[in-house]
Amino acid sequence: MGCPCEDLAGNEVAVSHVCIGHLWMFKDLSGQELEMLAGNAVRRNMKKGQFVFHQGDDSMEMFLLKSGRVKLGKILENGTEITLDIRKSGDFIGENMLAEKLEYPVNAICLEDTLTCGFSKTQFEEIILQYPNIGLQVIRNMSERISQLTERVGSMATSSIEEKLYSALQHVAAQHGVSESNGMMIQFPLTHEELSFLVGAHRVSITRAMKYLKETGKIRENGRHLIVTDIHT
Amino acid sequence: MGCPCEDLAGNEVAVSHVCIGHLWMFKDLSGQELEMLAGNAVRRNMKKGQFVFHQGDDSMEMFLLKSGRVKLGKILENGTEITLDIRKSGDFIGENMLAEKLEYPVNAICLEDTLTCGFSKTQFEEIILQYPNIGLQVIRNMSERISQLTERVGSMATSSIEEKLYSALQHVAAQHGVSESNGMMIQFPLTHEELSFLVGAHRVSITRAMKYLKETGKIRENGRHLIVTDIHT
DNA sequence: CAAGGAGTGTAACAACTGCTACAGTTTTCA
DNA sequence: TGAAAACTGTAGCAGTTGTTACACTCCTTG
Repeated sequence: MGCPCEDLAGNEVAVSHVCIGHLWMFKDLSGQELEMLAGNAVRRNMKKGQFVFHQGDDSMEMFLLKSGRVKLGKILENGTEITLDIRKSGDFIGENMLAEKLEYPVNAICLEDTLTCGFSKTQFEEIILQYPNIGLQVIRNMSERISQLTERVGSMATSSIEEKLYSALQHVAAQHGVSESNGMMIQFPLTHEELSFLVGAHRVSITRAMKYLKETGKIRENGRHLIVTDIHT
Repeated sequence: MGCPCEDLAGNEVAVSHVCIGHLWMFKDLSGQELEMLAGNAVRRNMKKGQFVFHQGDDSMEMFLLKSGRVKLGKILENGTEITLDIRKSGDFIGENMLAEKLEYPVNAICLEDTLTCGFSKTQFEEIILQYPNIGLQVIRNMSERISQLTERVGSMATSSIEEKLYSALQHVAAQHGVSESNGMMIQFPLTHEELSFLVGAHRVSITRAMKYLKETGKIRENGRHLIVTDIHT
């Protein structure tokens, strides 16, 4: 009711409970601006395991995530895979389309059923030229992401695996966690193998590091969920 | 003549040969838009070794570099320092001001005499609201930077120091190099210690890795300058 | 319920990197 | 020019991580 998504999504697509108006990124926009965004989006409903796009595909479209989680991963030259980020509703993916690059530099795979809104480059540029406030929001969002990535590069340069792992967990918890007594809980299970992709270390080394982090009290386990302590975000 | 910088810089500041109209980032802007940018900037002339801002300072201002090179570095919790990026004329620094963050997350130190144009947050936001095309350019620029950082995170996750170093050198060469026979030449000398900050490895390990890269022909030396071969940028 | 698969924990060894020390070279600056 | 400082190259040892192998638990599925 009142949410443009419900009108536009149609019957064939399950209506998400999150609409553009609710996404944090657009919380400062006016009704007119929201309609502009919603009217232009091409909605797609994707199942868990589906690719939003593949590394190397022509980047014709960028996507706003309305619900779900999408993993951005990269296949390196030597064949190993690394997880670069996990994005959630309200985030963009494929934003590199706006630069000169012609190809997506990463894989985007859905970790859950996911609803996306797609924009073409020209569509998006026209929206921004007409509604500069949207551009400003996008700039703020990208600025935030640059800070995070910068932080990540710093953490990757630290020597020990324990610190790298802890930084990565803090990052995930800050983005996807919910407050718990004495820390943030990560809602979805993360296997040691997934973490090894995130940190760029061997699976066994993750097990070692996890043991250390548990012993020193930096993380706790609650059933299958991790709780990261001392989060200041 | 005709360059707004010459009129505006005044006598007390040495006039740069590069003006906003020449910076690649703004090459698509109209004369009116350029004037808007130039008229708002607060110019500063900085000497080699001076800090544009310190890590932890309140971020009140973002800077457009008109000339010179600025190194962005970070002091990590364990006290070690890492070089995150080297930026040149046409790039922004301090752009995290646009997000909610209150402090600069990094140090910015001039590697050469540098001319900066400073903007306050409100100044910049007003410019973008009034001239959406500038916002679009900024988005493209930031998008490019996100791609680079993403690439960098990937390279940091690779196992061997040789690969990390080679990636870092390719990155520097792509940004700051000039075409040479069979590669890109990096114009300024990079000591092994500086490279160790860039890669997050020990100085001696850099020496080892450099020896390997030279032997396998991935880099060459021309006097004090490095030539990185096989650059596709 | 049983069987298979996925995930976790542990150990031993190999490989790599960090660290320290020192010698040789180049650059800087008085 | 000459001395000091900065930089590069090499070596050996210690510590960390990668690698492989295997046992164990937990979950899924027929």
